[in-house]
Amino acid sequence: MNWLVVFLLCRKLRNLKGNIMSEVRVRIAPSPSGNLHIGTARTALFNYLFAKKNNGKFILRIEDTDAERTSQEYIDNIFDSLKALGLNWDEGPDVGGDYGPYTQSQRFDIYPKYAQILLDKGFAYECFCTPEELEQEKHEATQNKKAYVYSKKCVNLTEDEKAKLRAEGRKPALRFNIEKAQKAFHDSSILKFTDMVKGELHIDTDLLGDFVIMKSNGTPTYNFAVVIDDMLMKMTHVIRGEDHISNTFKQILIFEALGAEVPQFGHLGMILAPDRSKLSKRHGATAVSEFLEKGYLTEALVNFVALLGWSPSDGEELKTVDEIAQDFRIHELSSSNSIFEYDKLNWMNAQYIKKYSDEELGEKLKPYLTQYNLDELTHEQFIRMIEVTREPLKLLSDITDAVPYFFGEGVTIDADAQTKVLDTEVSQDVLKTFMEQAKDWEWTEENLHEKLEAFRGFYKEKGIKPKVTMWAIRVAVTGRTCGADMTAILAIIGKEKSFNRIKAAMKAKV
RNA sequence: GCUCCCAUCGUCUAGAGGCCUAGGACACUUCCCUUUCACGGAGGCGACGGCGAUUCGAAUUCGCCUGGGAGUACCA
Repeated sequence: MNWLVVFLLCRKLRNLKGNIMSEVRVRIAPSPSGNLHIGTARTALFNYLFAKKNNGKFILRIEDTDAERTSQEYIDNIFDSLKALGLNWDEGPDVGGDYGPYTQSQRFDIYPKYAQILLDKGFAYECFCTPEELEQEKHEATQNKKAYVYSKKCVNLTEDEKAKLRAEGRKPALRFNIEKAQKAFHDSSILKFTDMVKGELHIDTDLLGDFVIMKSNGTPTYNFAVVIDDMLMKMTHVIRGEDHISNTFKQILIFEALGAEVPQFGHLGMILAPDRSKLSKRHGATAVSEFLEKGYLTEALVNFVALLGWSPSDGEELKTVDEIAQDFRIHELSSSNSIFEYDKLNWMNAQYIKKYSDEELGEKLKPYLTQYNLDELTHEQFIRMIEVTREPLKLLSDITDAVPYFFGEGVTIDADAQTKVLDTEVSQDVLKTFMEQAKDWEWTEENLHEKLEAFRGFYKEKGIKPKVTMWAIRVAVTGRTCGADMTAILAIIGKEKSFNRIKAAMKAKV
């Protein structure tokens, strides 16, 4: 019976080890050279969903290697946007973690050590070429209509030659020896890997060209820093945009040269503008923070962006992040690009707006009402105003234009409404009659509702459509032909203000 | 130029050889509801880029073409 115990123990141990080994770790690694882009947000979301679904960790790493383009403002924007979207990270610059620091510029002392390892193993070599020499090579390549690949002229420099170049004051960059690495780990020059969303991808590494891993100023290039960080941070899966596919081949070779475990890759299609070009400022908002300012709800933004590539198995598209995570399978993501169209986002935003109570929505709407003196209304009136104006809102900011007539004394009459409605005899008659009858009305919404119904009935008998009757009052009081429920408007702004506006509308014509 | 990726309604997508006279959502549109605008409800319009091949049978497999996207830096 002993063997059975041993067997079970072994199996348990193996499973345990398997679980530890396979703890999913994914990351989003934005470069703070701009505000958090909506495309980056989607990549972050898919990473987050993948981590959630697999009980893994979601890590934030700031790739600020390029000091020129980095700014604290952008870093803050990235943090805030990610947090706003609810994509909270388990490890990152602010929360720390076991594999920090999580800001690349604070890791500069790490990279040379690994560069040295590659140098020692012969997978990297010093390159003393000047920018001018390199430019010349490229120029010749284009002249001869050939694809540019670095000439490798520094690959076999002797120690003497290097010493001489150094004496000239030249500082070498470090290049990765593609051919050497490829030959060491693969049968042919073809490098393959299985992408989680696109399937098998391959390239002929002879076409790649030895790329720089350490710049002559001692800082790492992107492709090198990413590999070192992903390796040291124990990333198991790398989910990113397909614009990184060509980098992936280079990175795989570095992982292999370092003897590190190569993570699984998954490349997402890009988000394109309606004209099928890259989504940029000229197409409108690109940063998450801009969308938020415009009045998009984070729930809608996240939900919408998830639908660019992912689709729900039950057909229900309105879903929370948690619900999406449950239903998320990376292998089922669409591998093609998708176009960012506002129509559906707007519709979705409206759907999420509807989910809020009047009180909650009122709070969210206040930032868009700063131009009005909210003190003119009691809290009850304010809430009632929200209640009767919220229906057509697609963006939170739509509220701004929906409520001007609730504030101030007078009202600007829309030119079209003036000629089409107020200038007609019927309308003037309606207003006159209204003033006569309404002066004795008790000014509560309930009573107004009844009275107005009767009022409409009175005119309907004379062959005037209810629509026409109400339009006269509406235009006089609000200045427009459309808007919230008329009864509510009258009740909220009060008898005096209503009468003043109607009188003004009458005087203007009669 | 070279390399790679992608290809179903206008848009996001379902579809992994017969269930597809291709389903859903947004948009558009018709009608209904209605004090306006809207919301909501019931309909409608609308796609497998092209050509070959495999097969009894292809949106689904393969090849070519076309179209779109990306990469091609001592940027990230």
